[in-house]
Amino acid sequence: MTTPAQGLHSHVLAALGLAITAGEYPPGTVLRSDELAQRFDVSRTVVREVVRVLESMHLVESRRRVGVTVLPIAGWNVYDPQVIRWRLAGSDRPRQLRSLTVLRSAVEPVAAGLAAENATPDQCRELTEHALGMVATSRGRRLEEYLVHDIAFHRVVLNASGNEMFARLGDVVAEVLTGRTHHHVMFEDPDPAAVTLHVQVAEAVRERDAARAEELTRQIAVGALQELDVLAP
Amino acid sequence: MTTPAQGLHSHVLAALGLAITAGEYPPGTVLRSDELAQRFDVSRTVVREVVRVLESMHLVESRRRVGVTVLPIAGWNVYDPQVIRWRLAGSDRPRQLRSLTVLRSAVEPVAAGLAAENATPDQCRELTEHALGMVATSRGRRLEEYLVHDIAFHRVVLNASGNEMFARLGDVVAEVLTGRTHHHVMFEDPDPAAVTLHVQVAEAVRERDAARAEELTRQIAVGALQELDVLAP
DNA sequence: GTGATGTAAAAGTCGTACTTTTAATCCCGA
DNA sequence: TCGGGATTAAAAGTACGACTTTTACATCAC
Repeated sequence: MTTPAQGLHSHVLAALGLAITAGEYPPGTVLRSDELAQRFDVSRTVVREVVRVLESMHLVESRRRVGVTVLPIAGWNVYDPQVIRWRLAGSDRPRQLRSLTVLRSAVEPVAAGLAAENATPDQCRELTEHALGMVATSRGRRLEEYLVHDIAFHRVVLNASGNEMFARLGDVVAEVLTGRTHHHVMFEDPDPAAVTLHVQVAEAVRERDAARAEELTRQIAVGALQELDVLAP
Repeated sequence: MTTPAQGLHSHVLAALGLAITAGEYPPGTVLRSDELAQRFDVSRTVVREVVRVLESMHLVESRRRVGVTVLPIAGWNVYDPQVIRWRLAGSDRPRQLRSLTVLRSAVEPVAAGLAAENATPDQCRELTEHALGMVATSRGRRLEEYLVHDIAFHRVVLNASGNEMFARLGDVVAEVLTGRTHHHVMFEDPDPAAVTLHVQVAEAVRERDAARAEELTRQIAVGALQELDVLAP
């Protein structure tokens, strides 16, 4: 689940990225690169590469004669899967989970509608398979197996939409679903209504009924949001 | 509009990023870092930092004994504003513009609905101001002035939604609107219907009518997509 | 043909020396 | 006392060269 982290670079990047996104260094904090080099026991070269990456995510800004300044959250590249993973691992997981779920509730219904128009027969088949997989694993504390099908289902929908921006949200959805399963922001067994809805979405897509696919997916999203309201503080 | 590009790093990054996103190096192409250093007349240090950033965008992958391999488009961080700008500047602008507009059509209506619930009085005022600004500049080839209000309007809506994921799409929307204006994927004067709709959205938000704000914004989105269908090849 | 072994090519890492920018200080005159 | 221009030094930016590590590929033995 975590990054392979082979190589000094990955290690330092993960450490710093996590620390910053966790709010360990509040915006405005300045870090000096050779101080960082010393702290992580790596050369300045490695630190510089890490800083450059963090800079491209707008987590920090490096200025001469000043140092590496942590930037305000408002500018962060919150769509970067790496950043998402760090934030979900950190302290503000609840907030993060909510805002991502709201994003899902906007995107996925439209994606499902498009999927109904564009899905290949193969994708329809996969969809049905995973929906049935969800049914099969929806009872008896089999959340891990259920999760696999759930993720796959939504990924296929997003891919089948034919829109690359939607398709790229597959990873985000995967992170959200994994996050809420592993942190018990979910009922012990999946909501049966949600399971049924997934099966119906697969049906609607297969029958090329875009409006129905969209509406059903919207209901799934509403349900997910409500579940979050109930279970998240 | 373009990056400040001070420093060797930014220069090389822009050059390479543009070239790759433009498809100048098809996926699978391998580049050697010291070859790049020579080509751009910079040290390997600088090239390495650039490669690390491109790697974090999943545009390339660097492997020992192999080199820097260009990755398939499917994995690119297409939500990175930097990547978006490069792609909009490159050859597949039409495709890019379309997929981003579809994304907008999914997100903005929901954002507008939330804005109606969460907008501060200040944001309501700004919204009205920009809507009126759009009316005032909607006739007589004043597209540049219109564009400023249009961008500001949508940015306020996204910010007022109170969802950080939506808020961060402000830059994306700005790029899309700028792109379509500057590349004539738009009527010579803005569609009067669209202008009216913006005024009505401002109204709906002011009156806390979420459903109406959402529906009106959906109509704006539909209009934008149709305009794209008509004017893009 | 298959599997072990060797080799070299490329990135990864490090240390150091130097350059450039620029925040902060100092100094001087009004 | 205050303001502004010159000075200083701190930090990042850049370059280079040496060394390490991984690993694709070729070679060889069986």
